[in-house]
Amino acid sequence: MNSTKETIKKAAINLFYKKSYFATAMSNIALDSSIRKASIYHHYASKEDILYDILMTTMKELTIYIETCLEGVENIENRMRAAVRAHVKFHCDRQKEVLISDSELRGLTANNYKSFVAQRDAYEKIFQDMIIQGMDQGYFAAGDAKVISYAILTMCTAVAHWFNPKGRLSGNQISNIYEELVVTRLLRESLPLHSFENSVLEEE
Amino acid sequence: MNSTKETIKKAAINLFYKKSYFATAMSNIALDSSIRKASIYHHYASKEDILYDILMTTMKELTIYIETCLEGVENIENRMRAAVRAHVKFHCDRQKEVLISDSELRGLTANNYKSFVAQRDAYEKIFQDMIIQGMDQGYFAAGDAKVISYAILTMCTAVAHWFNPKGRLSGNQISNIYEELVVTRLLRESLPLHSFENSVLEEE
DNA sequence: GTCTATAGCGAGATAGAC
DNA sequence: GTCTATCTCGCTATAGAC
Repeated sequence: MNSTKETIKKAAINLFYKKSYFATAMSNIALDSSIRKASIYHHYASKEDILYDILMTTMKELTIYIETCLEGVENIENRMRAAVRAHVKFHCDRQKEVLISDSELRGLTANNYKSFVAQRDAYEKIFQDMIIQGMDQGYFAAGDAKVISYAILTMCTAVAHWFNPKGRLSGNQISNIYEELVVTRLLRESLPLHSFENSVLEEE
Repeated sequence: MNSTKETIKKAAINLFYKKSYFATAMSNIALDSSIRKASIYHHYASKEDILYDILMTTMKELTIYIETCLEGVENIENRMRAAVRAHVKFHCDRQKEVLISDSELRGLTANNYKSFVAQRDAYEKIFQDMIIQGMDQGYFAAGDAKVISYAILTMCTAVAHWFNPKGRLSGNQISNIYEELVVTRLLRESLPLHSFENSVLEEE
C-alpha cells in the first residue's frame, strides 16, 4: 500500500478513536496527514470508505492472528488458552482500531455493514465452537454456551477499554491473567465455598 | 419534570442509540418530539446539555438502584450476588441509555466529562470494594483485584450490547446466569481439571 | 498525485413575534 | 412555551489547473 494512504489511515484511526467518526471532519484528517482534504479523495472514495478500510482490515488481521496462534495446538483447553491470549493481546496492541470496531459501526451503510458483521460473526464463531466442543467433551463445565461465549468475548474485548500502555501491567501480563480467569475459572466448575475457604486458610 | 422535556429526552435517547450522538441533529430530535427545533432550546441549553442529562441521570439511577438492592444484605457473597444481579438487570432494562453512557462520553466538554466520570468511578468503587473485601476475607479466590473487577464490570456491562428484549432469555434469566458465572466461577478457585472431568462423567 | 476554489447542503444556535 | 425566520459556520464532495 501507498505510503500516503497509510498516513491518512493512521491519522483517521487516531481521530476516530479520540473524537469519534462523526465528529471527525475530513479537514481534521487532512491536517494530521499534512495534505489538503481534496487530496484524500484520490486515495479514498469517501469518509465512510476510510472507516470501512479500518474496520475490515482490523477484523481480518485479528482473524488471521488468532488462526496463526491456534495452528498446531491440539487439546481443547490449550486451544482455548491460546485463543484467549491472542484475543486479549491483539486488543491491547491494536486498542484504537478495535475500539472503533466496537462503537462506530453505525457509520457504515447497509452493504458495508453486512460485510463487516459477517466477518465479525465468523471470528466469534471460532470461540463459540470451541466452547461448545469443550462442553460436549466434558472439559468445560456445562452451561448456556451462547451466554458464556458472549461473557468471555465481551470481557476479553473490553480490555481495549481500560488497558493503558503506560500502566502497571503489560499486554502480555494481562493476557496471562485473562487466560487463567477464562479457562481455569469461568469455564470450570468451582469448588464449593466451604471447601475453598479451608484450602485458602491452609495456605495462609 | 415537564412532559415536553421528557418527550425530547426520550427521542434523544432513541436517536443517540440508533445513530450516535454526533450523527443526530437537533432537527431529528425535534421531528421525533413533534416540535420545532428552536423549541428544544427552551428546555435544554444545547445539544450537549441533552446528552449530559441522559448520561448523568442514568448513572445516578444506576447507583441508587444498586444501593437499594444491597440494603440489608449482609454476607459478602450475597452482596456480590445482589450487585451483579442489579447491574445486569439494569443494563437489560435501560439498554439504550447505558450504551450511550458507554460510547458517547466524547460528546462532553471537560467539566461535564469530569462530573460524569466522578459519578461512574464512585459506582465502580462499590464493586471494587466488595471484591477486595471478599478476597481479604477469603471468600473470593486471590487474584489481581483491579483486573478482576474490570473483568466483572465490563462483562456485566456488555450485556447491554447483546441483550435482545425479544430474544430467548429475559433480563431476569440473564441476571441469574451472570450471578452464577461471577460468584461461583470467576471469583472462586476451580476444581482441578481431572477432578472436574470425573464428576461430570459420573453425572452423565 | 496534490493543489486551490467552491458547490451545495445542513448543522447548532438565536431573535423576536405570538 | 412554541413558533417562523435566519445567522453563521463547517461539513462532504467535486471541478479542474498544474
